[in-house]
Amino acid sequence: MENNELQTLRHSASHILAQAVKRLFPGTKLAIGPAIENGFYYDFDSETPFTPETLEKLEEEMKKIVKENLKIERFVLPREQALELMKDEPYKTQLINELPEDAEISFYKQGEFTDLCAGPHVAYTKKVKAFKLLNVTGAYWKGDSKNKMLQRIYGTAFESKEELEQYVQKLEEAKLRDHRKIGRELGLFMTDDLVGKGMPMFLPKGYTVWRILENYIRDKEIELGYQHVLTPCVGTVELYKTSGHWDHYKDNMFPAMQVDEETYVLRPMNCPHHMRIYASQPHSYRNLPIRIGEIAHDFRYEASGVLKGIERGRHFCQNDAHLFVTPEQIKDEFARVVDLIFETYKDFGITDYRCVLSLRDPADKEKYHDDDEMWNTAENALRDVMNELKLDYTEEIGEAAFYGPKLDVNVKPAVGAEYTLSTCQLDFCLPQKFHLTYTDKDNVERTPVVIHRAILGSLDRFMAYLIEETMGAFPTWLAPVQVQVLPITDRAKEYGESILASLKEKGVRAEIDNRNEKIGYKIREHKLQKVPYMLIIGDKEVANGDINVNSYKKGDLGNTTLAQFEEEIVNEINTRAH
RNA sequence: GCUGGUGUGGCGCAGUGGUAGCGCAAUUGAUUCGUAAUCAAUAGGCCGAGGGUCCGAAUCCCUCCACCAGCUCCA
Repeated sequence: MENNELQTLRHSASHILAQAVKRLFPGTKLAIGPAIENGFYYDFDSETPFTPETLEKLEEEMKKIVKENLKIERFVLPREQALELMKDEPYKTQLINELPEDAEISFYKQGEFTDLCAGPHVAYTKKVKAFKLLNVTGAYWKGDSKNKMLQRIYGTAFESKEELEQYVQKLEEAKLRDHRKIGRELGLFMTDDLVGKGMPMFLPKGYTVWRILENYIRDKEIELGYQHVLTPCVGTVELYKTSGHWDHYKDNMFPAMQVDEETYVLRPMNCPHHMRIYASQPHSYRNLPIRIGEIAHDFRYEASGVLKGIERGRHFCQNDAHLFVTPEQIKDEFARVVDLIFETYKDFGITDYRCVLSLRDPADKEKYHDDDEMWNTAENALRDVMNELKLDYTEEIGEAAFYGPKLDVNVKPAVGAEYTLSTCQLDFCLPQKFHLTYTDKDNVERTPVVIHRAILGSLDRFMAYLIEETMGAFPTWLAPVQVQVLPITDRAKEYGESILASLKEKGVRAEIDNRNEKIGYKIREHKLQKVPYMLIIGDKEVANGDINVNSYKKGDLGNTTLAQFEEEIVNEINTRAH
C-alpha cells in the first residue's frame, strides 16, 4: 500500500473515532485528529475522563460505524457558514479563524458526523477494517503548556488484520527491550525512593559496562590530544550568571544553596568550569587547539514526568569536552570530532541514526543569545563544514543551544521518542562572555572559538541505548560476565576452578556456577542473564582435558580444547562491534 | 509540571468489605546429573505511606509518595 494511502486510511480512522466519541459522549468538543507515523490520534475536550475501559467501548462503537458503511463526503463552505456550522466547536472555530483569507474551507461528512478537515479520506467507512485504539493520554491544545490540556486517544490502522497484528506484536516486543526492565533483570542498575527519584545507582555489573565505556572513550580522546580534567560538581551562581545559563535554565537547576557568603548550585553542565580553566593562563595561537575533556557528573532538576531510567535522570555523567580553537581551525577540529563520532559508532555497531543541523529560531529573542551577526557567522560556518564533510543531514529551526548552533546525532530507542546521542556545537558566544583570549601571530589578543562536543553523550543514556539495541546481550567486549564456567558434577568442580583461574589470568571476566543443579537448569539461567559464553565441564573432560563450549550468541561450538577456546575468547574480547 | 493509569513477598501475578494466596526465585536436606525446569521440606508480606468511613479495609473515601504512557521541556 502506498504510504499516502495508508495515511488517508488512518486519517479516516481518526474521524471514525471522533464520531464514536460524539455518539457516546455528546458534549465532547473536538480539537484535531491527524494521521501520524505509526497510526493516528484525536484530541478531545471532554468532561468525562477517558479510561482504558472507555477505549474498549469506543472501539466497539467504531466497529459499528465501520459496519454501517457510511459514505464519506467532502463539501466546501464560505467562511460565515463554516463558522455557523461549527458554532458549538470552539477549537474548530479557532482553526477556521486562523485560516488565511483566501483559504478554501472544506468539511467531511459521514452519517450524522461532520468535521472541519482538509482531507483526503477514504470513500466509505467500511474501508477502515483493521484498527485498534492504543492508549489515552493528555496533550496540550496547540502543543503549548500554557493552554488547556486535552485528552488524546492514540490508535493505529492498517490495510489488513495481519499487518495490524504484526504491528501490535512489534509493540509488545519493544517493551521487552526496555532498558529499565533489562537493567533490573540483569542487575545493571537500580533506583531507590530513599536515595531519590531520577538518581539511578549502577550495580557491579552495570558499573563494569560503564567502566569499559569510560576507558574506551577517554583512551580515544587521549590519542587525539585531549587533556582530561576533574572539576567539582558545584559552582557559584555567579559562574552561571556569567555564562548566561542562569538566565536560561535556572528553573531546571537544583535550587541554589547558601554557603557562608556564597551561593552555589549543583552544576547542570561543565562549560563554565572548563572556560575558567582556559582563562587561568595566557594562550598563544601556537598552543591552540586546546582540548579539555572530562567525564563529568551533572545534576539537572528535570520535570518529574520526563525521568526515564538511566536514559534521563536528574544525575548523569557527560562525556564532555571543550575545544578552544582559532577561527581557521574550526573546520579541521570539527571534522576530527565528526570522525570520532562515527568511528565510535562503528565500534559499537550503531548504524541507525540521523544527523541534524540545529539552528536558532531568529524570532525567538528570549531563548537565544541576541546577536544576529554572531549567529549568521556560526550557522554558516557550521553548515559549510557539514557540507564539506558530505554529511547527510536535515536542518531544524529552534533546536540550537542558546549560545550556538549544533550538529546533533539522533537515534530512536526501542521504546519512546527519538533522542540525541552525540552532539557537536559551535560557540562564538561563551568565549566572549568569559573574556577568553589568545595572542595571535600579529601580537593582537583575539577571542577563540569553542567547540562543545559529547560523543557518548551521557554515559547513562549511551548505556540505555546499548541495552535496548542488544536486548541486554552485550557484545563480548562489553559483557559484565563474558564466560560462565559450568561444572556438571562435583567431580568436575576442581577442573572448573582451574579453568576459571586460567581465564581470569588472561583478563577474561569469568565466573563459575558450582551449585548442585541440573546442567540444563544452569544453562537456562545464564542464558537469561545473557552471558555470551558458557563452558560446560563434564566428567569425561576431567579425564581428557576437553571441554564443551556453549555460546549464547553462536550456538553450540561443539567439543574443543581449552587452549582453542582461550585463544578464541581472548581474540573475541578484543574485537569490537559484534 | 500537566492528563490518565498502576502500586500485593526478590520477580511475575490472583484476590473488590469478613483469617493474605499462586508460580518462579531463595534456604535446608536428598539427588551427581549433558543444553528451558530432579524430589521433599522450610522460610519470606503491617497489601507504597499517612489519615478517614465501617463491627470489620489489600478492597470504599481523602492526602501524599513512587512508577508507567503521553504532552510540555532537554544547556
